[in-house]
Parts: sequence; structure tokens; C-alpha cells
Amino acid sequence: MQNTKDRVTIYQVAKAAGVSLATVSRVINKQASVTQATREKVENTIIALGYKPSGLAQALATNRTTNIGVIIPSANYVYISNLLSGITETAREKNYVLTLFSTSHNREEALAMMEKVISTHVDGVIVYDDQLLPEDIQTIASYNVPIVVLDNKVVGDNVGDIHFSYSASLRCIINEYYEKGGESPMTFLHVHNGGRLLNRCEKVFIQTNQELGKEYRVINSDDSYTRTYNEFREYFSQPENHKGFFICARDSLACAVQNAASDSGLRIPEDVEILSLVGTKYAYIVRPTLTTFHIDMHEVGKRAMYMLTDLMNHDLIDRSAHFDATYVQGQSTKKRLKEEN
Amino acid sequence: MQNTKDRVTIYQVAKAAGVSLATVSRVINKQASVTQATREKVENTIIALGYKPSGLAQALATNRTTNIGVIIPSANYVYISNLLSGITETAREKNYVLTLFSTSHNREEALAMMEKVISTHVDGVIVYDDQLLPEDIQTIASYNVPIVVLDNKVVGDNVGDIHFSYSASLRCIINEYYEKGGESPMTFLHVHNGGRLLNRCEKVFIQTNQELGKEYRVINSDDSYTRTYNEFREYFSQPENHKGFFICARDSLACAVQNAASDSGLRIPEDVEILSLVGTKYAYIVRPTLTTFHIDMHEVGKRAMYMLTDLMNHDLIDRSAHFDATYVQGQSTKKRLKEEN
DNA sequence: TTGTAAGCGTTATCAG
DNA sequence: CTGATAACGCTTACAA
Repeated sequence: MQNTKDRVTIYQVAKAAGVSLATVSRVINKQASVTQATREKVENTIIALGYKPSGLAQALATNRTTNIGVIIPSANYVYISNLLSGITETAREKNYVLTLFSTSHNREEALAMMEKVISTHVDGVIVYDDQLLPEDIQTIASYNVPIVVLDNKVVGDNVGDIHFSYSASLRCIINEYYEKGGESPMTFLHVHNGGRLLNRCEKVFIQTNQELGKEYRVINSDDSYTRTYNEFREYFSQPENHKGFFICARDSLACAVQNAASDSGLRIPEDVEILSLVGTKYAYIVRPTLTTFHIDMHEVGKRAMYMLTDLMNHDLIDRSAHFDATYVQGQSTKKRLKEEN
Repeated sequence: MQNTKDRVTIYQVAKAAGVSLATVSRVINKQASVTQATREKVENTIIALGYKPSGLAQALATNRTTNIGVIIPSANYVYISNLLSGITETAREKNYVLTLFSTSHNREEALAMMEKVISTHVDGVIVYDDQLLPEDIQTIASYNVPIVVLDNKVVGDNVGDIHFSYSASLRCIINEYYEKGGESPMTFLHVHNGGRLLNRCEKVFIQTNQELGKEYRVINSDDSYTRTYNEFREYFSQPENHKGFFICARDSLACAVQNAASDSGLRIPEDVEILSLVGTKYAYIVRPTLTTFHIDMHEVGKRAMYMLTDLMNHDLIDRSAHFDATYVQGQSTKKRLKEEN
């Protein structure tokens, strides 16, 4: 182990071992046609010199990088990090390395990222970003890079997609609420930049309520536990707000409402009911436990990576996968549903 | 796998624009010495052809990748994802892209990752991994790659490090506990593979207790909320265990103990007190709120990335940074300390 | 200002 | 089984 060496090249190894480049290359690529003797000779000098092949040069020559680009929003939500850990797990298993292209909530920047993705020469891409329009992603696809898209639709030869559906469960919950005598109008807690998924839920929420001819409310809230908590302390201080059913985007926001309610002396779920749309493990850690819709994002991540490797090997059969949100009954809402998910 | 087979090259652009390679290269590198006229001509054909420079080839030619390798454990703890998001934020600001090398709890694999890191030709590395020994990291350093190491010590020219210290605060807490009349022995909740940091804390815990001549306990627990919760339901069912002060590795484990205690009818903090060593935002979301030691991992991530860029520019002045854990009083322990942190 | 040509560190196709 | 040698796509002196 010598220190501060400049990079040892295959050429130096060849020279030191008294063979040609080609032979060294064959050894590092474990090709059959090398004598045991030369192979050992080369292997020894490789170790002696501390030679590591340049992935760059290899990639340039072979047109394969063993790199997967992952495009996800930078915000560090638990469900995003679950997704990432799922992708990571399978990527490691398949011997791929991940390159992270994190986007903030800004389409300009997201587009610049697209450029980078293409320049970076990844073997495949997994995209989960709300700011990108289908056509932006299409851009990547048009460069012939296999892509798996989450919660978005892209057409193309090299594309797979994974969809989430909350609509059915959500509609069901709303119906049950009124059927079982729910009285105060339901409230949907919308957050700025909550993304496509949240928007879809909101749409379903509004539509279902309208179909039932019910009053409903949509409140815009900050995507911050503390600020939302404070807003709702204020809110619950008004006697006319002492009852309600709140559908919140994320666990942390659901907790904000729930804590604000109980800290205001209201009872959960007798007075105030709370539902978290994207549940994580914190839903069953907090007290009262949260009723949530749950999709295992770790599984989603694994699935995405599996689909991508299949896509890269040109044998992805089913180009579309589907994850249904599971209803998980917690203590934050009254029990209304029979076991049926 | 011929995905990018039809990649547009600089040569094709040159030909289409009627100039030489060199000129196109100058245009994409925004070099001054190009006529406005030719520049526009080239830029137009670049757009027309949808040309994106190959980062691979550029990197090979310039010996710079604008890639930063990040080596972190795969487990998706909140504090790790906070760290990552800090790194990400600064990386994006500095126009670097991250390549993730995630390690599981296994040194063999971690070593294989080291190989990959070197092959991947990153411009710099940020390492936070408990399985890697200093000498393993030294290996990377010996390849002349700038490194910032978290919670580890590596010597070298191109190395910066960031340290966390919990010892002082922890010792202080223990002393205060007994000074203010704490009676039941303290318990340290150890988890398998908790890493160096946890081990250091345990050592301090044991040492401080021994110095004070106090009885203490160390319990090994599973790194899972549910299992730990169940274990402690069992534990708290014994009347002799109805009092205690528990120091837990993470928020989720602290919650497991806390929930088990309150679900067993014990009062917090009157009967059972709980302290979480590595606090996240969930510490103040749960009820009772958790007393924690807090280090803002997002800040740590940003700092690491700043140090790394300085290192890469050869102007890192202070090669060591230090983060002290802040004591955050929650409802899960009795208030003993004066304002002093 | 622009073009020519020599690398950068590999792989891969030939001959030998 | 092994060795030249031409790609791979780009940057960068050096010339023109």
C-alpha cells in the first residue's frame, strides 16, 4: 500500500508483468483464454501496483456504466427515503451503483438535471418527480435510456411505469363516513407543492363529496410540522371548529393536527378524526396511532429496480405495475369499515 | 445492450456545422475565442441534433468527473437521510452529482465498495460508515482522492474529518440524575450494530456510573420498533421494573420503550424516564415529547460537502470540524438541568 | 479565430 | 494463447 500514487494504468501493469495490454484486459475481465501462469503473473503485479481499472475508460469503451440514475425530489420525507432504500437494496444486489439527481420544486432545475442525466451516461433511470412533465421525461426516453417512471405516464419502447392508487380507498372512506352518520364536513389538508398524487387525492375528495351533495373544506397548509401545529392550535381555539374529520397529506402533518387537537383539549377520535394519506412507520409509533393509507415504498423501490434491470435486459414482460394503498385503521379515526381493505 | 448506440457525437456536430471538433468543444465549454457567428452556428446545430456531451469522455479527457462518492449505511434511519439531504443540497449548489455507495453491516462488502469507489473515478468522497476501519478508508486516501470522514479518524493530506461528541452531555446528564436524587439504576439500551457512536456512548455511560459507584444496566435490544415494544411490554409487566431511566439509541427505540411504559399504565416521567441519544424531528412530534441529544445531521451533511469542495480546491484551512450534541429537554424526563446548553 | 493531432484508459477485432 | 491496433468521445496544446 503505497500512498499518493498517480493512477496506475493498464499499460503500466502490462509493462511490469511483461505482457501486452490486451492480456491484462483479459485477466481483469476474467476471460478464459489466458494461461494460468500468465494470469497469476498479471494478477500479482495488479496487486503489487495497486491497480484499479478506470471505470470511466471501461464505460467509454463498452458503452456500459453500471450506473443507474435516480431522479427524486430533494425533500427528505420518510417515504422518499424508504423508496430510495428499496432501490438501493436491489441495485446493490444486481451490482449497480446509483447516481442521485435530486430535484427541488422547480421545473427549470429539473430540466437542467435531465441534461445531466443524459450526459452522465447512466444505463437506466428511475424517476419519481412531481415537477417533471411527461414530455420532460420523454426527452430522456428519446435518448434510448431505459426508464422506470413512478406515478407518471410515459410512452416509449424502453419505459416501464409504476402507479399508485389511493382513489378507490379514499372514496370508500368518505362514503363510509357519511353512511355511518358522519356529521361535520370533512376537511382536506392540502400542502403547497404536495405533488401530483396529493392533487389526485384532492380531486377525488372533492368529487366524492360533491356526488354525495356534502359540504366540504380544503385548507392549504404549510409543509412544516411546527407551523401547521401552530395554525391548528389557533384553529381549534374556535368553538365552531371543535369537531372534524381531517385528511392530511403526510404523517407529520397529521400529527400536527392531531397534537394541536389534543393539546386543545379535544378528544380523538370522538371530536376530531384524522387520516394520513401517506403513512410511514411513525403512524403506529405516535399516540393515538394514525389511521393511514399505506404503500410500502421500500417495496416500490425494489420493484422499480427489478423492472429496470428487466428493461435493460430487454425482457420486461409487464411494463406496468400497480400499488394499491392499503387502509390501516389506527386510533385517530372511528372504526367504520369491515375488514375489507 | 446497445442503448446509446445512436448517441450524437461531437464529431457529427462538427461536420453538420461545418467546423472542426475543437471549435465545437470550445463552444460547449464556453471558451472566449470563438466568433459570435460560428458560436451561434454551432449552438444551433447542437440543438438541432440534440447533442449532449458525453460526461464519460469529458471526464476521461479532463480527469474530472464532478461526481462525489457518498458512502453510507443502507439502513434508512431518519438521521442518515437528513445527512444525505444536507450533502445533496450543497452538492447541487456546487454543481456536483452524488454517487451512492451504500454499505450494509458487513465489512467484506464495504471493502468491495471501496474498490468500486476508486474505479468510479469520483472527484471526492464523503464517508460515514461504521463498518469501515480507518485503514480501509486510508486505502481510498492513498489513491489521492479527497475525503471527508464522519465520526472516524483518517490521516492524510487530502482528508478532512467531522466529529460528533455526546460524551460531555451524556456524562452531565448522568451526574445530574444522581445529584438530584435519582434512585433506580439507569439502563442503557444497546442495539446490535449500533455503530461506533453508540459504543462510545455506552462506554461513557458505564464509566460514569462506575466512577459514581452506581449500579447500572445495559440491555441489548432489537433494532426494531415493534420487537422492542413487545419486549418492553413484557419487561414492564414485572412490578420490580416499574421505575427506571432509559437511555436509548434512537427515537424509534425510545418511543418503543415509552409507549410500552405508558401502555403498561406507568407514568412518564414520574415512573419511567426516557432519553433518546440521536434525536430527530419525531422527538417533538410524539407525546410525551422525547428528551434527546440532538445533532443537526442536515447541517453536518452541508458542512461535509463544504469541507470537501475546499479540499478539492486545495484550500481547506480547518481540517477538523466538531459537532456537539445539544441537550433538548422533552417531557420524557424530569427537568433537572439549568439552562446551560 | 480556427483546425490538427495527440492523448485520456479501456475494450475488441484482428492477425500471428 | 497473445499482441498490435483501432475505436470510444472528448480536451487541449500547438499550428496555421
